[in-house]
Amino acid sequence: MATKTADRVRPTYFPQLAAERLDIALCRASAAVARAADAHAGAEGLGVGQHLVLQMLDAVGPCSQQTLSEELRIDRSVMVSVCDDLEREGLVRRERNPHDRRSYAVTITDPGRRRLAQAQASIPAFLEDTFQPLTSDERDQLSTLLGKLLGIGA
Amino acid sequence: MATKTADRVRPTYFPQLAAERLDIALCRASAAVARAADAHAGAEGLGVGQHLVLQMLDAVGPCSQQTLSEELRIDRSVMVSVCDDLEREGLVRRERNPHDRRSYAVTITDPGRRRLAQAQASIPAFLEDTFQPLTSDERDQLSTLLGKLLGIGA
DNA sequence: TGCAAATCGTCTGCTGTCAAACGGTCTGCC
DNA sequence: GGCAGACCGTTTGACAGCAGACGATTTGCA
Repeated sequence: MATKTADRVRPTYFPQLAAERLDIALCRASAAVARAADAHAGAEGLGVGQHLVLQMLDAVGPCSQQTLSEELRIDRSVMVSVCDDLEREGLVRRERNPHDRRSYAVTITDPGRRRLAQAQASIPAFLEDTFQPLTSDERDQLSTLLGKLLGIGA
Repeated sequence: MATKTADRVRPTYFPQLAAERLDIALCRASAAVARAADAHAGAEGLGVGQHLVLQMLDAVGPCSQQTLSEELRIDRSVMVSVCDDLEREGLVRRERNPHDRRSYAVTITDPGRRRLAQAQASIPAFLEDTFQPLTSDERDQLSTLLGKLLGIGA
C-alpha cells in the first residue's frame, strides 16, 4: 500500500509558491509541457527541433543554420546535430551558399515535406491534450501574454 | 559594424511560430525567465533551489528531503546537492528523524533565516524587472492560467 | 593588393537535469 | 522473531543546453 504516507496531512505548499513566484510557476509549467512535447515527438519519431526546422524551411524557403537558430531560438551548436539528423534521413539538403561559402543553404526535400505533413497532423491533438485544463479563450489569453513577455508585440 | 546583416529584411518567423505553437512559446518564455532568475540568484549568492528550500522550511517547519522535493518540484537527486550546499554554509541542519531514521528532518537555522530575509528582499524588484512587459493585471491573469495548467485549481 | 576583423558552422568542456540502481531503514505478514 | 517489499537518501551514468575556442571564409579598410 502506498497510502501509508499519502494519508498524512498534505502540506501542499506548492500552490502558495506558484502564486507568489510567477517565475517558478512559469518554469514548472514549461517543464511539464516540454516533457509532454518530448514524449509526443519521440513517439512520432521526429524530435521537436527537427520538426521546427522542417516547418520553418517549408514556410520561408532555404535558410542558413544561423537564421534557423535565431528564429527558432535554438543554439547554433545544437542546430548542428539537428541538421545532421535531418540530413542523414534525407529530409533536408545542406548546400554551400554560392555567394557566401561560409554559410549553408539548408533546403527541405520532398521526403522532408511529406514527413513534415505527417508530423503536423498530430500537433493539434497534442496541443488539445496538453492544454486541456484551459478553455480555448484561456489559451488565446496565454498566447497573448507570452507574446508580450517574449517581446513580440514590441 | 553589426548593421551589415541586421539591415537585411528580417524574416521574423518566430512570432508566427509562437502564435501557432503555444508549447514552444511557453518553453521559450520560460527559458528566458529561468536565465534571468539564475543570473539574479547568482548575483545574490544563493541559488534558486537553495532559496526555495529555505523559504519552504521557514514557512512550514522541518521537512524531509522527500517532502521538499515533491512540493518544490525539484528532483530528489538534485535536492541532495541543494541541501549539501545549504548545510555546508550552515543555513540548514540535517538531523535523522528519530521516528524514521531513513528520512532527515531538514531544519532552517538562524543564519539561514537571516540569509532568507536578505534574499527575499530582492525578489520583488527581480519580478518587477523580469515581467516588466506585463501590467499588474496581466501578471495576475498569467498566474491564474499557469495555476490551472499546473492543476492547482483541481 | 594585403591584412585585420567579423561571420558561419563545428567542436569541446562544463553545468544542470533526469532515470536507474544501490545501501540503510521501516512496515506488513507469517 | 524473520523475511519480503516499500521507502528515503545517495550515487552513477546518460543526455540536453550553453559558453568558448577553432578553422574556413568573407568583408572592410588602408
